[in-house]
Amino acid sequence: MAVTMHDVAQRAGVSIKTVSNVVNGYPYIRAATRERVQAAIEDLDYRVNMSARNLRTRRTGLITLAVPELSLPYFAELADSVISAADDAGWTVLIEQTSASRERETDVLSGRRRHLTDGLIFSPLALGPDDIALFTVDFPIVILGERVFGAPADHVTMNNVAAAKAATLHLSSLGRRRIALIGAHEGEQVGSAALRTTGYLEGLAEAGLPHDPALIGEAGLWHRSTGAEVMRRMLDDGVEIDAVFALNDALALGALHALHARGIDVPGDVALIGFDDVDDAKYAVPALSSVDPGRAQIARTAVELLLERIGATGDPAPFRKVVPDSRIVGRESTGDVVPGQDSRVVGVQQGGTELVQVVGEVADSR
Amino acid sequence: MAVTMHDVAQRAGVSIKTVSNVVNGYPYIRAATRERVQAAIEDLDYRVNMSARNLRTRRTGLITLAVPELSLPYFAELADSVISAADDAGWTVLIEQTSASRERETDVLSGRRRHLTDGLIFSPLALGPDDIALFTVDFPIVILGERVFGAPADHVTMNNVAAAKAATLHLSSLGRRRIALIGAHEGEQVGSAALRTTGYLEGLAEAGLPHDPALIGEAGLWHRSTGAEVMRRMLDDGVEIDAVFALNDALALGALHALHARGIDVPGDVALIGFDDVDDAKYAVPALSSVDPGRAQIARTAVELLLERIGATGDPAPFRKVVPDSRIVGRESTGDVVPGQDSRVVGVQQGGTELVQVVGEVADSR
DNA sequence: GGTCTGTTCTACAACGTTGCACACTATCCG
DNA sequence: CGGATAGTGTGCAACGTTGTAGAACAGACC
Repeated sequence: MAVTMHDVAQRAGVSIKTVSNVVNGYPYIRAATRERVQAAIEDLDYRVNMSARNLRTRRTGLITLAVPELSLPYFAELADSVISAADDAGWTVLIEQTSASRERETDVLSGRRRHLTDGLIFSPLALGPDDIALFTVDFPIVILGERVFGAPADHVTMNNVAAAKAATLHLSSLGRRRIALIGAHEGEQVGSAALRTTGYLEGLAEAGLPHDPALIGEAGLWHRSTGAEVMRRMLDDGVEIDAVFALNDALALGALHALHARGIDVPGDVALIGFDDVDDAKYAVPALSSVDPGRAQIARTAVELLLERIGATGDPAPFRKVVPDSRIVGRESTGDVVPGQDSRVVGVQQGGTELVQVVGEVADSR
Repeated sequence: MAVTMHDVAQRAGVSIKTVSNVVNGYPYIRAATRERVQAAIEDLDYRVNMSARNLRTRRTGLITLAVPELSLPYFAELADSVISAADDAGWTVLIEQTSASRERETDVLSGRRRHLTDGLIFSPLALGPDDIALFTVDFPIVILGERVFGAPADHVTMNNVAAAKAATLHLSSLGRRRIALIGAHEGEQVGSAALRTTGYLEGLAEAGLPHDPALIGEAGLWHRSTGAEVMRRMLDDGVEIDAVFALNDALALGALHALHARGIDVPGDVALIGFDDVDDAKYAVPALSSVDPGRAQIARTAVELLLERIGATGDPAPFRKVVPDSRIVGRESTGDVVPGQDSRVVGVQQGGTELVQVVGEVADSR
């Protein structure tokens, strides 16, 4: 039914292998032959059968991106960047949504579907440091986020502590003394929440502000709805605040909504800053200040590291941990911009690359 | 290197074909045999080689979703829904971003990558009615949106005219007389912009309001930035308005931003309604009224139609055009909710299914 | 007893491609 | 002039799976 190399070969009067060589850019082919083959391909509208090629080469040209949910703007924008970066390199991305469920995250590492792709960019939200054994698999992984450290994989993460500290110090530099935090995960030792909370506490300490537990708002899920809810509860409880540091932009936008509903002026009464610098932040009313963790760079680096490892032969290179530069982006919600101005970078935290010693046995990646 | 069916067969003491039969749920296998095979699979941690299966069965279990950009919330939420619906049916989705470029959209239909997937859900933004010939391909397609009608493919679309008319009438029912429109595409005969503009004009007519060209704001790209820009320009030009109908939520949120910047109260001075009902709308300040075109149903239906056609054998069924019900969701920006209330449905437009006669030659889908 | 039906399992031959090895010619070098 | 080298093309045998056909056996039916 479909046109195969065999048909092309016949029409061009060459062997099937020569067609293969033309298609794959093998250099030792006479120009005349190449043209004849290419003409036959055109004429017959031939396309390579990817399944056959994949079987033969043991490569699919696909990578998996596993994220909790695409409807969360941060992950949608991340996916956009990852797909674009992969596309530039001629690769295709297959997206898996885990809903932050432990079972689905485990499936991503061991499930049947993984066999269709050559590598995985994985942003876990349910798995934690006790699960690093699961990451010992026979295909390359790049881990995103801050839940799993020390796994046998490359890792692209963020300058969480430093950036959160800088954000907190920035609020204090604006004269705010009662800085609330929204999005804490009590008792957790790992993850973005723990790290950013650490940065917040370090910021308070450096600013000479007391640590008041009433200012810390728990929020398991970092959605807009929970941000609004936590903010409302804090206001209902009569907690006195003049600034809010939300651990992501969704929480911040939810909190903004709740503050507005109570008639509290931002930034007049309460200054507000988020984290992630999603596109929404720019167009909130008032425009939301945020921490830009270097998302574009994260996506690009993750794809680069993964493809590098997929293409690697021989002895495995040491695993790397890469941290992009992050920036504090001041907008209206912290009163950092004058009318008409879009945004102002009020701080930069330097990133870097680090080689990681992985403990225990490590699977070679091929 | 990797474990194959051959290894499993050897260990279980059966033929390789029996292993295949077990894996594929073939019923005529003795329980004892099945268990022996399953044990061997467990022991060896065997996974089916998808590439080989794909080659043999001429199916990949993959479908492509082609959208302009994932960073646009509407498409991110659509992708989320499509991936979930496909996942429920055991299928995997591969996302292609076209950036609304003609070249990339053409590639989606004819390019090399399509050969890896069994079908396509395609939301074109650059291709138009003159391009329906391109849709004659040898794999099933479900078209989304309103740019391409009459192509040989199933189509899931929206109740654009009726919903836009209802939104306009709703604004007029609130006593607004100077209703601006943001997002028009002058001169275009097809596409969401044209249809929604038609609905707007019908709404004005039915409400007995005059059609003032000054109230129509052009906006090629439906991004927040353009929404803000168009709104600013209209205000700068001194156009008198008391309501805005933005052709999507991104434009509406941009416009909201611009209105706020000028100190114009929403909904006090200007009532505002968008289109798409993305998650952001709910958490805008003030919460944005919008038209819910039935996105979840669109995604589910698209996947259903596509899988149905992929699985179809024999004579091709007629193509269908499906329109989900749409709803006008009133929130703060039109003053439709009382404080504390989330949203209120102020109108419903009935959808339906229609069989389509395709003109010209039609490729059979296998 | 012969035939038929149902159950359980297997052998063989693809699916369409590419890695490997090699054949053949022309050119170059000493 | 012999032998190495570069350039150009081909044949064969996989890659790991499943569709097709059929073997072997048991029980049911006439």
